[in-house]
Amino acid sequence: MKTSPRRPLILKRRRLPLPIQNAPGETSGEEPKRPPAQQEPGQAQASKEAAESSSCKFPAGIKIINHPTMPNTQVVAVPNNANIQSIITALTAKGKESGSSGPNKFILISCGGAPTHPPGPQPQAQTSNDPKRTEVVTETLGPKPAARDVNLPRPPGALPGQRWESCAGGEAAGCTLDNSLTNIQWLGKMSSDGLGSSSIKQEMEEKENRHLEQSQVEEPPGASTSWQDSASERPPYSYMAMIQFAINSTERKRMTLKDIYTWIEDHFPYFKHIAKPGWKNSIRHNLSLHDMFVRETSANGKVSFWTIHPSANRYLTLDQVFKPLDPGAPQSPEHLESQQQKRPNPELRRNVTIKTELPLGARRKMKPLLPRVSSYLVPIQFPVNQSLVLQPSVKVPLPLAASLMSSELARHSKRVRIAPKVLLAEEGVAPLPATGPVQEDRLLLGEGLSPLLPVQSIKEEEPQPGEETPPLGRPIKVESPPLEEWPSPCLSVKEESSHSWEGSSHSPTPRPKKSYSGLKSPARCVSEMLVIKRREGREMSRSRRKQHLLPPCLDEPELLFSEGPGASQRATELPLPAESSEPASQLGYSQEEGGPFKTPIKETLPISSTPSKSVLPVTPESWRLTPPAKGGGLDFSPVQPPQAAFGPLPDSLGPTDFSTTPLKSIPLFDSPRELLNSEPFDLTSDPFSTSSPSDMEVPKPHSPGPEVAGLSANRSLTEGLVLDTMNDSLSKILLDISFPGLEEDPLGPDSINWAQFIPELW
DNA sequence: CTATGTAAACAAC
DNA sequence: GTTGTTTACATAG
Repeated sequence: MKTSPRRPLILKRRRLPLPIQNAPGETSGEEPKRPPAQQEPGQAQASKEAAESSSCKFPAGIKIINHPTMPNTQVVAVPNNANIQSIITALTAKGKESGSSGPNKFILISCGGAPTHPPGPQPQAQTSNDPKRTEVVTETLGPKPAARDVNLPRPPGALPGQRWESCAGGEAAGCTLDNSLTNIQWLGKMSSDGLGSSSIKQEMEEKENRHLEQSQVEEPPGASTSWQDSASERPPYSYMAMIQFAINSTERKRMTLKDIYTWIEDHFPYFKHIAKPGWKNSIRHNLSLHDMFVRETSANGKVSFWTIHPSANRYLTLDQVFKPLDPGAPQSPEHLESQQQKRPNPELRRNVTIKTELPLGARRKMKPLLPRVSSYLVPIQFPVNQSLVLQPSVKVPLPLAASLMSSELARHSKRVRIAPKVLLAEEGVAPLPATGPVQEDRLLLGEGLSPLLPVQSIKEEEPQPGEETPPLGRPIKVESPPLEEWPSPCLSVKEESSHSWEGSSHSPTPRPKKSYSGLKSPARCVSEMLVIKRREGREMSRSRRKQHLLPPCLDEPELLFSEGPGASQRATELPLPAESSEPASQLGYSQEEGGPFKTPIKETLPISSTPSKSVLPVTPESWRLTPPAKGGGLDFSPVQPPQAAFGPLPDSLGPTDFSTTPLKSIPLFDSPRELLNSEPFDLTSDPFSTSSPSDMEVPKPHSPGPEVAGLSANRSLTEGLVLDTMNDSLSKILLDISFPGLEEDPLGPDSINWAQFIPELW
């Protein structure tokens, strides 16, 4: 396939059996393999040692055996009640034992109970079969789509041996694991999203915090360096993403154009040395084009700062997307994602020597942004089992997370649902309630902005803009057209034009801008005013005008989860009125960096010729408007019943969607969680503790009961985790997912009936 | 079609 | 010259 740099490969991680009903056979046939029976352990090629180890048992009742079909992969049967640490310990030991050459991937599967231990209460009866099936999810971050398929099986193209095995080499499937998705952290996030795993989240938070800190510093050491090392290849990030990284690297979350240039040059040598001078033009173009970038002018008007619209800011930082160099180190969660980059210029590349092929290791230090979060979320939907997972409870640690998942999710939604892509249309909602053109916009500017953001602001204290409080304070002018809703609480508007972006009619002429002045509040005072300008009016006629923020949901399906208590977390502070702000809507974006905003609203505009944007009332802010979600979202019933789960989805999504984004369907996280839950986490530092297991389990209120039950039943992990032990850490874990609930194919194409292979285990 | 990237025309400083 | 806006066009998906 093509590698599309842009697309988040990740999504592809695995082919889901689900939606698709593919032939029961295999998904793609990639591997004809699996008739369970057949495969014999023979393959063990990889693991010779493994062989010996093959059935090793570890104290906790953990058994490790060679994967029947996958090289370098061992299957770890974990008793339901196994302690995570013990699992880790065992795996670590194993990994070390084997050495680098040894198996580096493990698939964890839960077993009813280790022999040693009494079988789990719930044998999980999921479907009729074994509960146990596991599948592995592979992810593909890399440039290559590689693993498209799936699971572990080697990438189609790939030779069995190579890529596949070593991470180093392959990114393809397995290796990529290292990268982001596989991390535990990542999982955690996910969980947080829907699931609400607490423990993990916490870690994440911690990390995030780190990031934040670093970011403030400005350069994440690792990141920059690593990147540089890699050479001056063109970064896999879009200008929009880089701008965000730059801006978010500052405490205030604002940066002058020049500083943006500088930051980019400093962090991506490509632009300093190789890129054509036109890149700066592109930066400017992006700043002007995307609504998420808001220009603020200091009171005195002398300095213009570019900021990221709070509701759109996911607080992405470069380090978040970097792959950690050292294994051990925890990586930052990067899940964010979006898309990224694009095509390298052919031309440009010339210089780059490296580019061609570096050892993999060397190369990819930078991770492309992941696909949107939402997509990740999607998977969660699953039915039942998962449901459990869902507890949002957790706090969202990261800003990121927050951002991503966001906000919205957290907010209200209680159930998970995937929203179909919505079109802007919704916006119909009016932008502002107030509408008054005037008021609507009030914002707080400057740092103040952020406050509104539901999630973010809340969560962390950190860097958020809000915090910065300091200077800004006061009056700010903003000119902004479109965004109606900014978060800000109180603002006074100054507007000149008065009408809101929309409203105004926009004269044909140029755009009216509004300026708002916000008072900042409290603290400081007035010192600065900023003016924010936005282009409001313009719509885009044909061309692209500024891209407005879209409602979150739009693109991708999102999940909304129910929140349970968890939700509260963020909420803690904020109850977020759901509606009022409609927070939900806002946050959702996950698109790439910009997530939400990318596209403008073009559509409707009838108009056009001129810039006047406003033509349609609706349009402008689509993003901000809340999405239907709300309403729609509301609709969600709790989680769908397991089986049902998919059912609904499709509708909303439409088959297509699935196809496009494969991942979605996957239920990833459940299992891990469960694993975790089963025992006290060792892992977790305590913080996690917060999330009590209980939370996790607790179904969300809304959710219908059934699911829950189901979940619990399954709890046994049905899922497997794949660990890459290359590092000692568990950093990479993939879950596998089986969907017990699904009737469809009992055994997914991918799925393997472990019992067959490894009878001993069970 | 959309998202991006690039180039360029223009305007305001 | 710098900074911002907008158009236009090209390309990949």
